[in-house]
This record gives sequence, structure tokens and C-alpha cells, in this order.
Amino acid sequence: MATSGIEERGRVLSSDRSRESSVRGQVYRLLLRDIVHCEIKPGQSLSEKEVAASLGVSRTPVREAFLQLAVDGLIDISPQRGTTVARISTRQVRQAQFSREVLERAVLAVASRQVTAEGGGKLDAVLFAQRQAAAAGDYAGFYDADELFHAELASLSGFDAAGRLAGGARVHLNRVRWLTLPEFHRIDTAIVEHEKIASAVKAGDAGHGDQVLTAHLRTVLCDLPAIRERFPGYFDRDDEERPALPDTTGLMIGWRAG
Amino acid sequence: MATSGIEERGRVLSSDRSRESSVRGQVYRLLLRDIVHCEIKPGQSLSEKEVAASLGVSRTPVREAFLQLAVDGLIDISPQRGTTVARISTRQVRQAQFSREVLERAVLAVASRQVTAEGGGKLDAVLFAQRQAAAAGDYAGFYDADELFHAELASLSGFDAAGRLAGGARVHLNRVRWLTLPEFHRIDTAIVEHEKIASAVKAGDAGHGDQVLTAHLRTVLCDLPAIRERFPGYFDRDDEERPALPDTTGLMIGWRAG
DNA sequence: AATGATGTATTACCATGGTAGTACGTCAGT
DNA sequence: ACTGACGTACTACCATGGTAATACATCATT
Repeated sequence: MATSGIEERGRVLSSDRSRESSVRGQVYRLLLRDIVHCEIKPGQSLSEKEVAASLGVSRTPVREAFLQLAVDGLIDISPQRGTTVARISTRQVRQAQFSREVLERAVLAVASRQVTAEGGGKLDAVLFAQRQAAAAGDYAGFYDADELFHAELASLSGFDAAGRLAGGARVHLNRVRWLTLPEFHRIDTAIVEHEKIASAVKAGDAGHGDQVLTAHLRTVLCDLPAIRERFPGYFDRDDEERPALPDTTGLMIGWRAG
Repeated sequence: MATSGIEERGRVLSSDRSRESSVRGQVYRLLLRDIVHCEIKPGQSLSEKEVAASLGVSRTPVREAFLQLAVDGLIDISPQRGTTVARISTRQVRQAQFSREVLERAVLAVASRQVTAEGGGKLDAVLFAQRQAAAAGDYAGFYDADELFHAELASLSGFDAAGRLAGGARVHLNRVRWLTLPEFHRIDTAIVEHEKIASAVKAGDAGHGDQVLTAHLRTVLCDLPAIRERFPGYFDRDDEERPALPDTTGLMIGWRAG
């Protein structure tokens, strides 16, 4: 019998109505978090019925959460067969990294041209929160602040939709990043890079910001082989068969106002 | 009583199992098409019950299709109030255009570096189909070929996920583009631009391709004010209140291999 | 007449039952 | 021993019923 990753039976869902209160949304966010944090492991099977029973809700909202997670690419639903957590695909990680890099670099270029004191202050506030989370060893808090930092950059540029799109691509990177954090000591370097990016933006130095941001976003590619070595069961096996992606590490993007 | 845009009662859904055969998927694609083609008008209200009755299916798959369309940003679901087709937001259009432009230009730069004869042939095949659809006055066919052309470019670059992401952004542009087609004579110019892009890619001339592609993708911005003037009821009213997006028309992106 | 309370209709949300399709263990036939 | 058919258990899918919350028309009150 397949066992659900959610083991506390009757675990009560939040009853406060501050955020989106629908049962569907709560189940979705809960499963999303558990998957990204690898508490539900890649390849593990999920079951509408079991998850519903574990959470003390009916199958309908669980099913709807499953459907969204499938669209996100985090689970695979096989009709009349079953549902499993998608394994990490190195190809997909590279693809997602490319999309994210392209979007965030463009956003940064725009943000650098029109930064305000208020916007810079927001960046600093997020950085402060991130440093605090790091000092407390709060991985989840660090992660949330990381997302907020990049979202704030997008907001500064005015193209927050591009930030949300980059966030969508990011979903495929998050599990690798999550596994990387305890393994290496990426937290401190990430914060330093964020600080460099923030000051470059505030100084309007798009070129330097682009350089640091690009390197910052590509760390996931550097860590990927080691993580794959460390957790081979979490990864797709047919990655090498598929055509390799072009090498874009040398592809420089120069943004200039014309 | 709110009337559904789907008026043929008992309209039978396809029973062939070639494409995704789930009722949910069929309802989703049908509603998506009708919304993009403005057969269901922006602002119009939808009802699970009515759509289900019109299509002769139960409310569950209709509801699931609604949820996905809401995530796509094409409908607004208000719990216990009702569901309406989202109006077109000019701000959202500009945001989506930005994301799409950024992604597709990056994809084109990569594709230009590694085009093969086979890949060029695929582009030509799509262009041939598109010319045929245009000659037959088949808007829908023209549209499908258009999507296929840009997807093929992404595939050529190896970063097809970026193409899918751009396609997701495209959803917000499609209604404007669909309204534009009969209004102006954009079909012929679009094909000519596609041909120029294809030959630039095949020649490995990334610079020229980028120039044409950028202009090609920005036509929607040029047409937007006229369409808004022509169909004021289709658009959001609070667009002007929100902060204007930065002017990026002068922002040139130079892609070069380092 | 203007306003507040209330009843009613409608909505999306959640719960649950039934069904078709798949996987897999069992067993008969070779 | 090996292979094939068959039956059982399980799955996600679809259908349907009940419920809380919202909107709106109606009516009592000021």
C-alpha cells in the first residue's frame, strides 16, 4: 500500500481567514511546501484518498490541488493508475534556469534605470529579514525572503508579471536549491550576492548588477551534479538520453538603452 | 439570468481518444478557444451549472476547467458570487508583451547559433501551412500556425520550456491579437515578418533576426489603443489609475557570444 | 421618501457515491 | 518451468447532493 507523505492523521488546516481560506488553496500550499522541502520525496506515490483522510477533508479539494500541482509539473497523474511526485529532471532544471535568468536579467536592467529611494529601502528591508532568518538557521524563512527579494526587484521594474513568470520557472529549481542549502554553505554567499545586486541597482549600475545576478542565478547549475550524485533516487534516469541543451554560460547579454 | 456563451444545448464533445480525452481537458480547451475568440465576451458571466447543462456534462469537470482558466487569468471566480470572463487589462497586456519579448529574443539568439538544415525545414513547413491558412481566410488555422512557428523556434534553441512559458504569457495577448486580425490587415505583414525571421535564423544572423522579431512582437502594443477604442467594453476601466509601465521601446538587447 | 431589516434565489464550495480503466497476483494450460 | 487468461484490488474520473455565503428584491420602520 502506498503511503502518503502526510502522516499526521486529522492534522487540522488553518482556520483563520486571512489568506486564501479555501480548503483547496490550503491543501495546495501544504503539498507544494512538502514537495519542495522533499518531505514528500520525488518518485513517491500520492493518493487522493489517503491525503484527504490524513487532512480530514474530502477528496474533491485534494483532487483540485493535485490538478494544479500537475500543471505546475510537480506531480504526474496517470488516469486510473495513480499519482506520483515527479522526479527532478536535470534537463528541466537547466531549462527553468535559462528562462528565469533571461527574465530576471531583463527585469534588473529596467529596474536599474528607474530606481527610487523608496524602492531601495524595500530591498534593504527584505535583505534585513533574510539576514535575520539566516542567523536563526531558519531555512524556510530564508527561502521566503529569497523569493521576496527577487519579486521586489520585479516590482521595482514595474514588470511584476515577469517576476511571477520567473517564479513559476523557479518551481523546478526549488527542490535542488532546498537540497543544496544544508549540503553546502550557500546561504552566506547568497546574501552577499543579494547585497551586491541591491547596491548595484541603487547605484544604477546595470552592467555590474547584471554580472552579479547572472552568476548568482547560475549557482544552481554548478551545484546540480553534486546534488544528483548525493540523491540519485530523486532524479530522472532518462536525462542523459535526451539531447543536451546548448551551452549558454558564455552567452553574455548586454542591455543598453538605445 | 446570466446567459452562458455556449448556446447549443447538448452540444456533443468529441468522443475520439486521439488527443487528451478527459472531459475536463475538452471543456477547458473549448472554453479557452471561445474566450480567446471573444465568442464569450470579456465581462460576461459564466455559470458552472449552465455550461455543464449546455455541454451535457456534469458540473465537476466544468468546475475544474474553470479553476485552470482562473489560474491562467482569463476568468475571475468570486466564491458564492459568480464567475465572469476577465476584461482585458492594457497593463497586463504590456506586462505579458514584455515577458514574451524577453523570452523569445533570448530563444532566437540561441537558435541562431545552432540551426540545422532539418530545423530550417521545419520552420519552412510551418510557414507553408500558415500561408495556406491565410489564403483560405482561416483565422483559427493562421493562429494555430503562428503559435506553432514560435514554438518551433523555441524547440530549435533547445529551450522549449522557455517557449511554453512565453506561450503562457501570450494568453493575455491573444484576445487583442484576435480582435486585431479582421480590423487591420496584419496577416500578410505577420507572415512576411515570419519569413524574414526564419531566413535570418537559417543564415545565423542573430542581429537581424532580433531586430525583426522585436518589431514583430511589438505590433500588438501599437494596435492596442485602437482596439481599446473600438471595443471599450472589453477593457478594464482602472488601467489608467495604475502606475504606467516604463517605456522599453528604446531598450535594445544586444546578444553576443562571449 | 429614505433607510434598514429580512426573505429568497443563486452561487461556488465541499462531500460522497458510482464507474471505467489499469496493474498485478493467481492459476490453468502447455 | 513458462506463458496465457482471468479475477481482484485499486486508481482517478465523473455525477450528484447538500451547505454556507453573497446579492438583491421586498417590506417594515423612521
